[in-house]
Amino acid sequence: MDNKIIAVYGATASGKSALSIALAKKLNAEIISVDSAQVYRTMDIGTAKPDAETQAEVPHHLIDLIDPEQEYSVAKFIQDCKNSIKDIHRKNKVAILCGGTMLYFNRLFIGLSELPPSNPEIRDKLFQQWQESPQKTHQKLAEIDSETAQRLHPNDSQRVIRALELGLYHQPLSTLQKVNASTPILTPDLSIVLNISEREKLHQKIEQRLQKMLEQGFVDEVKSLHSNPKLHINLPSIRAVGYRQFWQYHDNQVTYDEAVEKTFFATRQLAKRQNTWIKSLSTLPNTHLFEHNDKQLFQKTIALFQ
RNA sequence: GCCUAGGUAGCUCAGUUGGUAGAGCAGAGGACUGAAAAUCCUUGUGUCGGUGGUUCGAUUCCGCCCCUGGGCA
Repeated sequence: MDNKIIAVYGATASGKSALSIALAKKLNAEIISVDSAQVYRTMDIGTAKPDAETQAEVPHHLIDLIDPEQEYSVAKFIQDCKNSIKDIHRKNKVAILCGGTMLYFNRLFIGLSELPPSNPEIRDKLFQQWQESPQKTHQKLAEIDSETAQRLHPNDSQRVIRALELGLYHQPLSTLQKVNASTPILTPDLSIVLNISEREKLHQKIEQRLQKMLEQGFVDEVKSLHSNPKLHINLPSIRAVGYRQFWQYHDNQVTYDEAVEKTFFATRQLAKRQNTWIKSLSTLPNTHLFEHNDKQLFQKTIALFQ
């Protein structure tokens, strides 16, 4: 039973956590959260973090790593994830990767080129330039890295800026990617993909989930973040689904009803983007796609694993 | 009952000095290498409330009717 890895992923509200916890109990496993928002302390309700009781029953990794004013990245995730897996395997336990941040899964399965980290100051400076003229900024990138410029749209601020940062201060992204070709970080023994193929059902589940978060006091959770002077709307943490919309509510920019509606929209759009990833990821080996409401999901998963 | 403002895409609205219409949002599809719950790309035919009239031609002008705000009685 040593050195085994199971991955469980799917769109938001598809029931990945429930399955993972059941599996962990059965297999004496520990869970690694593959989630870019659960890394933030004090952001509990809106990120659907497992509660204390659940965490006491099944150990969870990569939750509550940093404060909301700090920043995280795929590269940090890959490093943290490798450490957690080592840690779990040292205990002779199974590692279950569970979450909805598909870029993290993607880079775990496909690999991440060795690249210089991003510098926030440079990023801010380049962002200002981009705001003045996206076209000019993109043109500048084309001069030093035409290959990357070609595949990036001038409006895609984040990618244009990152590529420009690498091109200006290191080497062109396209060259770096060739020199440091990415190789898979890990290959799970089993990957379970949870799907809600009926769109209406997905939207219904998302609405129920949002309703539950509101009942649990999500608005107050955001309120207390809002009162923290270190935090602002441009931070990755505060831009997360729900937090951004209710931050605007506490700024009196939108009404409560508008915030609820916008959060609902944003969650649906997130699920749609996750589904786009899932389509390509689920072609990988040892990967099995299931409907979220498959009655024998648990038994089937156990059977596949053994 | 009278006055008044409206009834145009799923929603909020713009517009056509008469030649059958377009934005934002939503929806759908896609991209994705240190911000990813992020960032970005593609995608808009709808009895222009109904009905008669004027006109070569009406969603646009005129009459009547229906519906929804607001005001006066």
